[in-house]
Amino acid sequence: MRKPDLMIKDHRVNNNNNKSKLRKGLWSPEEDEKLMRYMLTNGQGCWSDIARNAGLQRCGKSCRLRWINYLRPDLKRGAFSPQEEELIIHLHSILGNRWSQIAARLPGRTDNEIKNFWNSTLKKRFKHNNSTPSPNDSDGSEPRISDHVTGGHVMPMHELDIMNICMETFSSSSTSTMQNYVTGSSQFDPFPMVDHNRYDMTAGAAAGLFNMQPPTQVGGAGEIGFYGQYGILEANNMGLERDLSLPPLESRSVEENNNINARPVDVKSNNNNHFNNGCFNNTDDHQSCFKVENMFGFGNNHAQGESLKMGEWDFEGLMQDLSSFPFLDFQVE
DNA sequence: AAGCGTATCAACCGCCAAGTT
DNA sequence: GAACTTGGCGGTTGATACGCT
Repeated sequence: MRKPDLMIKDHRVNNNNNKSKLRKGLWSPEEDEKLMRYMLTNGQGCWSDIARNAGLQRCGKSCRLRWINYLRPDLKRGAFSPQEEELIIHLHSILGNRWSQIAARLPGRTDNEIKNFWNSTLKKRFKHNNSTPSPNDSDGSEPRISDHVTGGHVMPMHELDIMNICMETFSSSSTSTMQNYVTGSSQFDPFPMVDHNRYDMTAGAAAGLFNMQPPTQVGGAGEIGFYGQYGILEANNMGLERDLSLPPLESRSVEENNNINARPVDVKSNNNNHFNNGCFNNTDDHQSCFKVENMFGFGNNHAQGESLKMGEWDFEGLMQDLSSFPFLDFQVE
């Protein structure tokens, strides 16, 4: 991993009076603690303020990244389940390298995590194996022996410390304060992405926030919410309920896709062109996206090789397609 | 045990869009 | 409307763990 380092070159910071050196590289447990404490006490706000007020010599961006990818309490850790794998493959066939959109549909997973998983594991698997990879295939995503393992839940080295901070913070407040945190009835909600109905108001809730016990994934009596950074898609025990704050899956225009091979890659404006920016990096690979799709038998209703017109995808069909994943506890009407 | 190659993943970089001054 | 700030995203890097010889 990267060594902790000092940086001076953040021009934005250098423009103002704050010329203190900013740290770079790996986060130390102490820094994690500071950020975690600050976030738990003050909630999310302007990231550069957070960095400053939390006493961190980091840029706001770095704090944001650390929080989102590592410290956020609703993160699920450990290997991707076969169901998650399937969903990633499926969503990638639809969305391309729009990792944040894919992550928004995978509870507790970050875009970075999914991106890494795709680039390291799935992409390689497709490359070297033309057959359908079995969901049960064991690969490098298995937890490392050196990781802390708590009841089957893999915890990185100082996640336990972070959890202690959370517990400590909550226990230093009154129970009702904690209840306010968890229910979101206080002035701020430090965990806007957390399904507050999912955790009880005991000290165990903090453990729950850290996923000490992985949430039931399949057929969990509607226990698990389906949430992402854009919102919560929640199915509660009483019935299905959809929060439409989750962004719709985007499709591309016919023109956009038809022109993929015809125009030079514009590095600066290719964000909407996932076939250029990395599904695989050439036109053959562009097709292989669909081959993968076909290989898995997903989306046969829309991915028919070259005859596909992506702009014609209808959202309902797409959602029906997604709802074929049994572990997603929402249904499309 | 040592050396080497590969896999993993945290974190950085650069770009962009939206908001603010 | 230009300049600046901030947040967000995808691509990439590089340190470390791991596995094989």
